[in-house]
Amino acid sequence: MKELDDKKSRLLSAAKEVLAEKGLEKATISDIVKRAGMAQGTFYLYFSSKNALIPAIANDLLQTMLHKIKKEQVLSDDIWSFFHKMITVTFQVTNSYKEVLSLCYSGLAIDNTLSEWDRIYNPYYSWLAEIIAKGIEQKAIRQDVDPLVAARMVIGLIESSAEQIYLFNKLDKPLPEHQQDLFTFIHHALEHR
Amino acid sequence: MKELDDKKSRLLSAAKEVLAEKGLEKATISDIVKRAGMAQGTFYLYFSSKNALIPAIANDLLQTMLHKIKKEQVLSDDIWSFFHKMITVTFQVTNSYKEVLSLCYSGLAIDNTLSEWDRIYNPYYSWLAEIIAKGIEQKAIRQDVDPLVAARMVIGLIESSAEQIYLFNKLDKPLPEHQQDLFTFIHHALEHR
Amino acid sequence: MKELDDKKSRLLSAAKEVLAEKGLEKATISDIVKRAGMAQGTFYLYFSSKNALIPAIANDLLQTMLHKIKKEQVLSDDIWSFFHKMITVTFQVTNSYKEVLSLCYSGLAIDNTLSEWDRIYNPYYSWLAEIIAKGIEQKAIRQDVDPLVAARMVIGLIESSAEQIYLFNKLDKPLPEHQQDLFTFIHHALEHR
Amino acid sequence: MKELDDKKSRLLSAAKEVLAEKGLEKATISDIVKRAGMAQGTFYLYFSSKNALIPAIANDLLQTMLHKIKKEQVLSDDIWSFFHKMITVTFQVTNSYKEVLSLCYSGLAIDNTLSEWDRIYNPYYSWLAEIIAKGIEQKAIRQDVDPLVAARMVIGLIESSAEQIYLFNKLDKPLPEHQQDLFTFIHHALEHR
DNA sequence: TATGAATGAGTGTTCATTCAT
DNA sequence: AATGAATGAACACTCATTCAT
Repeated sequence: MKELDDKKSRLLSAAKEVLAEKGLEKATISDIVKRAGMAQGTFYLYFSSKNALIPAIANDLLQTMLHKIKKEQVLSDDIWSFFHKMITVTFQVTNSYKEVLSLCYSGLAIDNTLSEWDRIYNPYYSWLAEIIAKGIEQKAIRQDVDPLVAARMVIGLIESSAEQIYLFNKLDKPLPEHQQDLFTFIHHALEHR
Repeated sequence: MKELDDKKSRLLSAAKEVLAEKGLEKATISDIVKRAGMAQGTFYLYFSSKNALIPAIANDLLQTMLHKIKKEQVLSDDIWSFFHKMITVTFQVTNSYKEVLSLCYSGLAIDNTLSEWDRIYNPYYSWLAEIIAKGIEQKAIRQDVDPLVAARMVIGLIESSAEQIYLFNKLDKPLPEHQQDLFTFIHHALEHR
Repeated sequence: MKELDDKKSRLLSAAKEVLAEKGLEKATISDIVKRAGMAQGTFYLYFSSKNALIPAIANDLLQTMLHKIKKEQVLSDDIWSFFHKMITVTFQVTNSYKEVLSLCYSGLAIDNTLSEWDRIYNPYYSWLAEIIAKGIEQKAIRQDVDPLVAARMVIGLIESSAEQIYLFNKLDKPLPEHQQDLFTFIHHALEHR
Repeated sequence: MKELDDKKSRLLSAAKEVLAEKGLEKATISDIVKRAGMAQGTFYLYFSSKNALIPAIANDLLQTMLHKIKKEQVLSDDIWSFFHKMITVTFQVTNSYKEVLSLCYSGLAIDNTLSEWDRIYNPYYSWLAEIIAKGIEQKAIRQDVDPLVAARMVIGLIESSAEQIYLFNKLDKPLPEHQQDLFTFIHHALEHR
C-alpha cells in the first residue's frame, strides 16, 4: 500500500518536473518514467493515460495551496488579514508552480474534462464561501453578498492576478504594492459600510 | 489580395469550427482544409504551422470583443454604465466562443507563446486603463487606484466569472442577478467615496 | 495432481471461451486468467506460452470428435451407415466449436507449428484408413482405393463442407438434404461396383 | 491512376514476400515498405491497416488461380479432362503460394472477416456450379447432383488435398498418382451411370 | 504452488509538413 | 497560387513474460 502510493507519487513528481521543462506536447512518457526510475509499463499501472496526468497534477497543486491557506487561516485574527494571507499564499504557489499551471489550463482543452475540474475546485469554493458567510454574519462583509458567488470571484480574481504576474511577467511595480492594490480592491468590494 | 484574405479567413473559420468540435489535439489539418474546401498544402500558404492557429484565433476573438465593447462605450453616459455593458458583452462573447476559448488557454502550454498573448491583450488593457484614468480624473473612481493594474484586475475578474459560468456551467442563479453581483463587486471596489 | 489437471482444464476452458469471443490477437492472457479466476503467473505453470494454447485446444477438439465418432462406429452395422454417422458427428462438433475452429487454422500461421498438427491429426487419419481398408477387404469399397489417401480425402471433404456451412453460413438447403448430398458424393466415390 | 495501381501492387508483392518469410505476426509494416522502397506512411494510403492485407492477398491468389483454370477450361474437350486440369492447376498454385496460403486462413481469425471471404470465393463457386450444371445437361454428371453444393464440395476437396500435400508435406506417393486418386474419387462421385 | 506487480521490448498508426507538378 | 501524394519521424500504449515473495 505504502509502496504503491510511493510509486504513484514518484511518478507524479517526475511528471511535474518533466512537464514543466518540456511542455505537455513534447514531454514523453519515456522521459517521465526514466526520471522516476521505472519501466514504461509501470506508468500505466498508476495512470490510465498520458492525459490522466493533468487532473492529477492539478489536484496536487490545489491541495498544496489549500493546505497552506488553511494553515494561515487559523492564525488570522480577522477576515481581512486572512484575505491578505490568501493573496500572499496564492501568489507564492502560483510562482512555484508556474510552469505546471498553464498545463493545467491546457488540460482542459485536450479532452473536455471539465467535470474533473469541477470536482477538484469545488471544495475550495465551498470552503471560502463558508468563511465569507461568517464574515457576513460578523457584519465585516456586506450583507447583500452571495457567499458562493463572491468566493468564486475572489478566487478567480486572485488567481488571474497571480497568473498575469508570474506567467506573463506583468509586474510593473514592486510585488508588495501590487498585492496591496489587489487587497484594497477586494476589501472595498466586500467590506460592510 | 482579396482572394488571399478570403482563403485565410475561410481557413480560420473552418479551424474554429473543427477545433471547437474536436479539441486541439484531435483536430487535424486534414479536417480543417477539408471543411474549408482546399488542399492540404494551401494551409501552409497562410499559416506557418498548426500551432500558429491558436494566436490567430485568439486575436480574432479579442478583436470581436473589443469591437463590441467599444461600440457600447460610445453609447454609455457614465463609467458605471459602461462597466455594466462591458460585463454583458464579455459574457456574450465568452458564450459564443466558449468552445474555442479553452483552446486559447491550451495554446499557452503548447509552445510558450506567452509573448504572443501579450501582444494580443495589451491594447485591451491599455485602452481600459485610459478609461479608468478618466474615471479617476472625474472623481468617479478612487484616487489611489492604479489604472493599469485595475484594468487588468477588472478584465481578469470579468473573464474568469464568464468562464466559470459558460465553461464550467457554474450558474446557480439567474444570469442578470449574477451579472449584477459582479457589477456591484467592481463598483464597490473602484468607486470614489 | 488432480488439482493440477483441474487448473489446467479450467485454463483451457477459459481460453476457449475468451478466444471464441475475442479472436486470437485480441484475447490476452489477462483475460483468460481472469475468467479462470487465477493469477497471471499461474498460466505459465501449465502452458509454456500463449501460442501453446492453440495446439492444446485443437487437440481437445479432435479428441472430442474422435471419441464421439468411435462411439457411433461401434453401433454401425455397415461402413456406409458409419460414414453417415461420421458426417453427422463432424457437423455437430464443427457447429459446437465453430468459434474456436478458425483459431486452430490461424494457429498454423503464427508459428509454423505444422508438425504439431500432424501429431494431432495422424491418429484420426490412420484409424479411418484402417476402417476403409476393412471396407475394401469386405468388397464394400473399390479395390483400387488407397486407404490412407482416401481417409484424408474423406476427412478433408467432410470438414470443409461443415466449415462452409457453419463458419460461412453457406446453408442454402435443409441440413439433412445437404448431409445426404455429401453422403451420396462419398458413397459414389468409394463404393465397389 | 497507373502510378497508384503500381504503388499498390508493389506493396502487395512486397507484402506477399515478407509475410511468406516471416509470418503474419512477425512481419512488420516497416519490413514491407522497406522492401517496396517506400515510406511508412505510403502504406496507409493504399491499405487501411496491416490486417487489410490478408483479404487483398487472398483475392490476388484466387484471381490467379481462376485465371489459370479458366484458360484450361477453354482447352478442355470434356468435363472430366477439365476436372483433371483443375486439379493440376490448384495443386500448382497451392504449391507456389503455400507460404501465403496459411496466412489467408489465419486472416479469418484475426478479425472475423468472413464476409470478405464470401465475396472473394463466391464467383469461383458460381462459375464451377455452372460448368457442373452443363455436365448434368449433357448427361455426363449424375442427374441428382446439386450443382452449387457439388461445386463447393469439389473445390473444398481439391484444396484440402493440395494443402495436405504442400502445407503438411503429406505426400507418400508420387504426385501424379495422388492426383489420379483424387480425380478418380471425384469422377466416381459425380459421373452419370 | 500460487501470486500479481513490475517489466520493457516492440510496432502499428498518425499527421504535420514538404515539394514536384 | 494551388494541389495532394508522399513522406518519415515520433510515441503512446500493450501485453507476454518473469520473479521475488
